[in-house]
Amino acid sequence: MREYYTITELTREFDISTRTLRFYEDEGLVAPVRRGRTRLFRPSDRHLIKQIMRGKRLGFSINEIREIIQMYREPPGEVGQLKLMIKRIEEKRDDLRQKRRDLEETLAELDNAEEACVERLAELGVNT
Amino acid sequence: MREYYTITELTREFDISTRTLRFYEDEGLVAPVRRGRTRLFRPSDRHLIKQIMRGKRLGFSINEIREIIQMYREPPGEVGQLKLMIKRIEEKRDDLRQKRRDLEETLAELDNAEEACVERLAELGVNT
DNA sequence: GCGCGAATTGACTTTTACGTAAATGCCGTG
DNA sequence: CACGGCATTTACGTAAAAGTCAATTCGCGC
Repeated sequence: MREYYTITELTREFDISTRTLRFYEDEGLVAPVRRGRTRLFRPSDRHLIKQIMRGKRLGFSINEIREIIQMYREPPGEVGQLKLMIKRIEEKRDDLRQKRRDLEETLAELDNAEEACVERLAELGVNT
Repeated sequence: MREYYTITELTREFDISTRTLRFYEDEGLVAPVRRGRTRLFRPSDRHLIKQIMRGKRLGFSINEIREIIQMYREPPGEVGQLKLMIKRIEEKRDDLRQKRRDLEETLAELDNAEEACVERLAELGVNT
């Protein structure tokens, strides 16, 4: 496990711009350490970026991603906070389960659409 | 099956604004018929709106949704077009499969996070 | 010590997906 | 027929999430 990654290494790995990574830092999603003014990203920062990209692909906003990331952190020490966090986690899970249903339905419709295309090709005498 | 829906009926059903529905019409996603200047939405328009909302929940942009909707339509008559469409459908399906992986991973991480919270509560002597 | 490419910062711009306001049309009701 | 209430059109506004550009400024390689 590498100790540090430079900003450009990560922009290449995740195919995003330096501007984007700095934006995420401004937004408090990552907090790389500094050597002088230069950002040094630790493996934990890299893992956070992975999670951010996943959230983005799932269509979550920066704020939603921030919330999700906070859920991955150490659970709080106070009972009320803990219960609140569990509630939030379950809400987010319901959200994801809805997305999963949407996803399965969309996949099924695409399957139908493709089959219709394949049949149409067969009618036209094209061997798939 | 109702013949027509008014714009406000649909805004209530899908919890969106009239502005949004008009915007979708401008974008060519739906094409309600008119009585005078008033829009009349048919069941097929309503179904389209369902698909649009699904696409939105999955984080697709208007353009992506437009593409997906076109895939649900009658397959084209020309062989080249058909093959192209099949290619597009498979790309979109790969996209959705990536989303599904992202989704499962995120759900798993949320499960972990919740368990950590529950354990923490147990440590604090709270009976869940 | 110096040059130069890589990194940083700040300001401005762009795109997407609508929101909002103003002016006006249409239509059933009393 | 005046009125209330929903619909429409036009036009401008806006928040989120970066992109782009210009002006520095490191820092390492010699």
